[in-house]
Amino acid sequence: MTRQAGGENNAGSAVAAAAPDLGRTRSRAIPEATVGRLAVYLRVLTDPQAVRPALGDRGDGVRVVSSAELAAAAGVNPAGLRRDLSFLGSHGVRGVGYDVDTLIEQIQRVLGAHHHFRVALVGIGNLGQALAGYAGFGGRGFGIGALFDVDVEKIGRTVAGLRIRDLADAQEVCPAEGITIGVITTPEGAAQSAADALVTAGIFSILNFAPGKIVVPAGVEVRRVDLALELQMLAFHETSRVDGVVAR
Amino acid sequence: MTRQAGGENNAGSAVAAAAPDLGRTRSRAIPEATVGRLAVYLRVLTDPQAVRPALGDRGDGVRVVSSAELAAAAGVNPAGLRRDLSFLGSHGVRGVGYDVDTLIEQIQRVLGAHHHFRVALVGIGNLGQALAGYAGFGGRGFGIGALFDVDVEKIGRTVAGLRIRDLADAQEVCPAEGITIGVITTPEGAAQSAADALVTAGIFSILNFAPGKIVVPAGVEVRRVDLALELQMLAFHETSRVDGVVAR
DNA sequence: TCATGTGAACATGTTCACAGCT
DNA sequence: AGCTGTGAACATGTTCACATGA
Repeated sequence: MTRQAGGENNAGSAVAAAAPDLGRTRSRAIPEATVGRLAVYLRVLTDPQAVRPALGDRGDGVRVVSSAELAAAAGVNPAGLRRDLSFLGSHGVRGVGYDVDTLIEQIQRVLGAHHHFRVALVGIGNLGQALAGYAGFGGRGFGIGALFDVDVEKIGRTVAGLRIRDLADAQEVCPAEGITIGVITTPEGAAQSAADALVTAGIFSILNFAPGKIVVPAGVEVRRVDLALELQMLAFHETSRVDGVVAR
Repeated sequence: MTRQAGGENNAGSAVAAAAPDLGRTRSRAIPEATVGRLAVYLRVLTDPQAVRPALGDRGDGVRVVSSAELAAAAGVNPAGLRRDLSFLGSHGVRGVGYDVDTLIEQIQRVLGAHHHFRVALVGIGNLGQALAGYAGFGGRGFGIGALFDVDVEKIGRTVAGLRIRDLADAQEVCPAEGITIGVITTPEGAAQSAADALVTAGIFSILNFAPGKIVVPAGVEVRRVDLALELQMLAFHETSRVDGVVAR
């Protein structure tokens, strides 16, 4: 985990694949690890300056990429990449590779990346403000739909063009604004009540930056990003490295 | 599965380019997943208001905790917790549980949490500034030792009490300040050169917030936190949820 | 009695190697 | 010839169940 993934953080089971319309799609469940990598492939494929000679561009209009090329660009093993793509029902062409545009289309379909998702930020401190202004969010199909806090000092102020609203109003604001994803950037002690408010507002997908665990009903997906934990894993690496390299 | 109580992170999860573990510690090599959870246990054990009646506190001065209690507080499986602790060479007492203070001491030892680590931030934009002021960093044995950027507009300005310095000076600044961990919060395009500068400055542990992969020499550990990727995995969840529950 | 520590079953994820298709 | 798709081996991680020992 990434494992990122700490204390059971972001490890998980396969999830039912979106089962779209067109004839040939067998809806196997897509493993979580594969979903994460599909997002990476999509970024590489759609990045204009992805790889030196615009990825897989041949002279004619058709862009084709081999698993070896794309794997190198994404930093993964080619066989694993082919396995990942096989979950798309994708048809690469043997001896040739994958049609880039088709690939983009198919990955976008299963990831829901042709939708636009609106996100609510709860807890507008340092981190919340940074995320509100973070280009990486708006840039890839996600937009900030609302900012919430419980601090009366903050409510009403404007950050990144949005007025901070009372978390107590989430239940009205989120449905009205079409918000489906919540991001918690509160201090640790406020995270659970933030989650409760989001769940009450009909949110089923939460990204939690607060340390500690939050409890949510079944069916609500929580992904955790624990910055202190990432540092601690690096500290472990430093400790091992020094202990191992220097005298023992 | 509901992450968090159920976590890719980052790990899980994500596609971090890291050198294979050259198992280093005196006893057994500690699995990465276990390291992440040990950090979580440590947080729970040292949190003053961790669990209802201060964790495992009996009337006398000795605090004892069972795997079941601690596992519940940390949101993990008790058997897995016991296996994790077995890597410490820890000796719980059968029929009783674990001595809390001993446990804290042992986890701190393997994580290097009794050291203080100094961190350099590279790329002082929105996110970098937020992290510079983030309490969660200084709070757990990590301190910001330097801020770097390449933008002459930013160099010399002060953020969170530290003057932003030229990344070109990293090679002198990092050793002088005792910095051993680097955090990259640059835009995507600048991440590789940021990593190069850190490596040249003698840094072996890097936390990378920029999307895309960075290439580092063997022996340098890179952990990646990809915010857009986390959102995309939630978007996949939303897509599956909606497609699965609503009419098809 | 009761909770630890761990063998063994299970689940997930990664990589190899090659058959099979274009 | 060359690259995909996938069975099978391998690696890692999780959970069960119970023998063991305080």
